[in-house]
Amino acid sequence: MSLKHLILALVAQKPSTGYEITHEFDAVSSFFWRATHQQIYRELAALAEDGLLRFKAVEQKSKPDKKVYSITAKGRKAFAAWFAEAGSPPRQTDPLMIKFFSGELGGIDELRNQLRLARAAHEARLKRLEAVEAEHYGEPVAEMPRWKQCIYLTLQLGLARERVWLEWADMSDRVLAKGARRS
Amino acid sequence: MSLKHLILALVAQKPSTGYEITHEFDAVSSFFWRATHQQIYRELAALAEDGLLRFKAVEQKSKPDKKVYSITAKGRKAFAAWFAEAGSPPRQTDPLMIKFFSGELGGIDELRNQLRLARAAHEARLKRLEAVEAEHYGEPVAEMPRWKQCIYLTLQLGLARERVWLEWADMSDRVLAKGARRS
DNA sequence: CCTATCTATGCACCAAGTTGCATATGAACT
DNA sequence: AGTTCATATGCAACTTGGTGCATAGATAGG
Repeated sequence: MSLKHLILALVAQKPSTGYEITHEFDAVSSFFWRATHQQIYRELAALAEDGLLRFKAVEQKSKPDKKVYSITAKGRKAFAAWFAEAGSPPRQTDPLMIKFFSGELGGIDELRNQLRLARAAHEARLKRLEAVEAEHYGEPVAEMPRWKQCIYLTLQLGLARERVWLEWADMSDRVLAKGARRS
Repeated sequence: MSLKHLILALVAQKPSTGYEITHEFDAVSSFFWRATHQQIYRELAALAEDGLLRFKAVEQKSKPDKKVYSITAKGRKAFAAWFAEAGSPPRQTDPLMIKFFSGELGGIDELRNQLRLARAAHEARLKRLEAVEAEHYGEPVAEMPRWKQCIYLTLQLGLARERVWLEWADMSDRVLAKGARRS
């Protein structure tokens, strides 16, 4: 289960609160993950219960109290063990593919409409990723520190995926449009 | 929930048993979906309970009895309604990206090892998809019937994704290797 | 006053996915 | 006989993701 390990990694980099992690996810989720605050708090509690994290309660003025989590040695070990495991193939599912699979049943015109809607969403996502790249990754990769290179590479995969999706979408629309003219 | 709709689509194309659907998934999952027989039977029962499918029990000789499901008018309506809905962005998560994100913590050598393992899996998947293409989609797309074009397009996206992933993997390995030589 | 936003945390329930286990018959192989 | 595979169906428990709702204090705006 990978949310657990992403949280361990974040806390290992810097002791953090659930609130901070939630906000980090709002940024990171642009690339490669998504989690709600409910999930994050739930997981933090479980990790602390299992001894992989510990927390210190901190009182604040004019703000609610907060819990700052840090990683334990047991947590570091668990992370390293997971890191060295061979992963299993990620689940890659997209309901739009069901719509394509059942395109004749649902209707080709509606399918093309669905494709247009999805295309707009993917374009918006590509623009967001490009904005992140422009804002944070202006220097040549060879000049980036190691940690930054690694993150940069996750961004590059996100960008490449969006671009290939858009190319595929345009090709699909051409294929479907040709048939439409014929009938 | 999309498994439900994929099942509706399959049953709409041809009345089917849970066993047949499970086997269809084993093939379809190569492209774009995955489901266990437990899920499928669970969903079939729910769809029948809700009146979207009906079934006829059939006795067989030297084989267990089977249930052949077919779609009801209510099921067709539900499918059409879903088909016309704007979908939400698919969840795209890959634990390998967490490993990249936390590459310095986990170790660059191990990260490159993980990349190699993943690369082998993606290459195998690409070969499988290419074999499907060669076996079933030899003719030009313009000559395919409409239903076949739609399925062909799902395959093309699968192929394009795998290819772009492999390009990204090779680029990433080069970036990580350069740093390795430097340190 | 009310509403909205921010900081900060959390309970509860449901949905969807995963895994283990099960029944039963028949055929083929060791 | 036991094992394996195929046909065919299904229960149960747990995990992981999603959604709704909640508490509490402070600040700003209508």
